[in-house]
Amino acid sequence: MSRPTASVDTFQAISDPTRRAILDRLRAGEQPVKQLAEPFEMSLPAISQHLQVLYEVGLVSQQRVGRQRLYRLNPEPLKEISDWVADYEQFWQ
Amino acid sequence: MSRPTASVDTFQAISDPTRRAILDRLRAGEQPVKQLAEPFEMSLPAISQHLQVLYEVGLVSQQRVGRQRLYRLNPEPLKEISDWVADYEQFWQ
DNA sequence: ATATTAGTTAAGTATAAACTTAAGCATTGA
DNA sequence: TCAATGCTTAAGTTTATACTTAACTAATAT
Repeated sequence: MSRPTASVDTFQAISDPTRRAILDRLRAGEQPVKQLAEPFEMSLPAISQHLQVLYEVGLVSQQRVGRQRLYRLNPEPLKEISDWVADYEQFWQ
Repeated sequence: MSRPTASVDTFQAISDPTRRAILDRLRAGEQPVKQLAEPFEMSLPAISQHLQVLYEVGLVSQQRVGRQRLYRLNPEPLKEISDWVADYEQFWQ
């Protein structure tokens, strides 16, 4: 028996609290990495890697502006989460 | 810098596709482990461990009936997911 | 009593995830 | 042109996760 090959999906992407916090911050509008990273007590590469994960599932897009890289929220993939959880809402109502 | 101590949360619990599938199955009503495990190509202990994770975050409850253990869906913790994702819905509308 | 069934617990393993520091690459500014 | 800034990429480490098989516990059936 083999485990499925690891590839990022949306559920996994949002399972990390730092990544959720990044998404939350991006709701204020697109921002460069340094600014996004500001409240987190971890290195910039760590944030960069989290952004990479979010990018891979399509939750963020980026745009180079000078030496900055502006990241922008791309919420569409969250529809999958929303749809999934919606099927359970009847159960707590 | 230290990482937060690992403790299961709802986002993490639903990040695993097998656990989501278990929850989906439980929507049909409470079921014993063997029956729940039936469609999955993995050992019973593996399923048992997934159920343990779901139990720890409160997504399932269990009841002994004879030598069976009936697991039941407990969807309330999914409210956290629903609430979180709801904050993003404005962005795709 | 003993065997069977239903499930958990224990112990071990492989892979993945989340970090770190160091090095590299553009872009801007002096 | 050289230094600084903004960020990524590379490489390595630690911890967590998802499994496995083997052993155990409890309840039922023979």
